[in-house]
Amino acid sequence: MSPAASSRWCPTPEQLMILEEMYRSGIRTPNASQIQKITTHLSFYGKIEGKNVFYWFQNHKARDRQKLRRKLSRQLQLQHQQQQQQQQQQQQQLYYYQLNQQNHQFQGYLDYSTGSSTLPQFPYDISNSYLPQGGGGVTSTQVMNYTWKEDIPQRLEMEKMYGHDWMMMETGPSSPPCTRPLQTLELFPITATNLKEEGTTSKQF
Amino acid sequence: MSPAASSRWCPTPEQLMILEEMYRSGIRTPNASQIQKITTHLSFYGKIEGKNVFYWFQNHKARDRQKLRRKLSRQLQLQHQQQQQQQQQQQQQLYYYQLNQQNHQFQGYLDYSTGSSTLPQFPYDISNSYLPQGGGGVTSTQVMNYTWKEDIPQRLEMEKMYGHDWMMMETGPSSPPCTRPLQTLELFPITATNLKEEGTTSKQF
DNA sequence: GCAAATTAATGATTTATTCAAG
DNA sequence: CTTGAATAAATCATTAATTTGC
Repeated sequence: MSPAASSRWCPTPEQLMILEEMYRSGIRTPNASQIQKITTHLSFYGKIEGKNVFYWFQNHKARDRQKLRRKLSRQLQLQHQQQQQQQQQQQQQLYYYQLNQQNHQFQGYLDYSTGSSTLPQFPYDISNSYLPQGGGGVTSTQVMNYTWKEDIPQRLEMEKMYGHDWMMMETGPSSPPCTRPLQTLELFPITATNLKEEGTTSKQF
Repeated sequence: MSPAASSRWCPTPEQLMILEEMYRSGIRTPNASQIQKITTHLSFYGKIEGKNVFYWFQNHKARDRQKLRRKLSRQLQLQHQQQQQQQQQQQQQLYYYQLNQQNHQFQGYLDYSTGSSTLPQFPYDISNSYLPQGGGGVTSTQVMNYTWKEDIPQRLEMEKMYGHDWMMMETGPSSPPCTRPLQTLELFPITATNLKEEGTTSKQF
C-alpha cells in the first residue's frame, strides 16, 4: 500500500500558516500570477498545486464572510428584540411624534439624526408625493406608516440586492468614506498588518 | 480638494453590509427610534446621518420590489412562451436550445479545451497588479487566458486533475499524500495536534 | 485506551449573480 | 438584450475531531 494518495490536498501546518498570514495581510483573490508565486513558494513545504491555493482563498474568504454575517445577524436579532421591547414601552411617545410630524413633517425624525443638526433642512419628501412645505394632512397615513406602524417585519420576501463589489478590495483599517482601495498587496514580503474585516454583501439565505 | 466633502453620503463597506444585513433580517421602514439607533451605530464606521439611513431603506425597498417584479415578469413571460411554443410544435427548436444550454456547461469545457479548458472557475487573469486606483481606463481586460490543457473534471472519477497550468510546478517533491513533513520547524512545537487556523501569529517563513 | 459512530472543518465543484462589452 | 468574464453562494465530499460504549 503506497500512501494511498489522498484525494484531496492536505495542507501542511507551514503552508496553512503562510496562507493565513497572507490572508491576514489582505490577500483575498489572488490572480493567476500571484497564485503561481504562492504555489511555488508553498511547494517547498509539501505537495501543492495552484488550484489548491485558489480554492483555499475562495473558501477562506467565503467562510470568513459567513462567520461575520452570522455574528452580525445574531447581533441584530438581539437589537431587534430589544427594540421591540423598547417600542412597546415607548408606544405613547411614538404616537406623539406621529402627531407632531403631521405638522412639522420630518422634524421630529430629523432631529434624531446623529446629533449633527447642523444640516439645514434637506428635502424630505416621504414617498415622493409629499411636498415639504405642504404640510397638508393628506399624508397622515404615510407618516403613520413611517412612524410606527409596520415595524417588526417578518422575513418573508426574497430580497437580494447586491451592493457593489467592494469586496475585491482589501480595506484598510479605517476605510475612508467613499473610496475603494483595491490595493493588491505585495506577495512575499509579508508585512503583516492587520486589517479590518472585509465588508461583504449579504445575500439571500 | 482635500476631503472635498462629497455632496452626498457614500456608505462605507461596513455600513452597507450592516444595512443590508438589517434589511435582510426584515427591517423595511424603520421608525424614528430605529433610525436613530441605526445611525448611531453606523456612525462608528463613517460619517452618516439619519436621513441617509432613512433614504437608504426607502430606496432599497423600492429597488428590491422593482427587481422582483421584473424577474417575475420575465419568468412568467418565459413560461408563457414555452407553453405556447410547445403547443405550436416548435418543440424541436426549444428542445435544442435547452439542450444546448445544458451542454454549454459541460461541453464548454471540452470545446474550449483546445488546449485550454475552462474549469468551473479560476481566475484567468494574469494581471500582475492592478492599477490601484487607476480610476480611468479600467483594466481593459487584462485577461490572458490561462491555458491549462486538462480534461473535464468529471466528478467522482477524475480525482487527479492534472496540471492545470497554474504552473506546471509539479515541484517534483515526492511528498507523501497527506503527511506533514514538518521539517525544521523553528518556532512552533507542532505536535500531533496540528494547530489550526487561528493561532499562529508572528510568522516569517 | 481504542475504534466505531458521530460531528465539525474544510477542500473541491457546481450553480447563480452581477457587471460590462458587444 | 445578449453574452462572457469574474466570483460569490451553495453544495458536495472527504478528512479531522470528538464522542461514546466497551
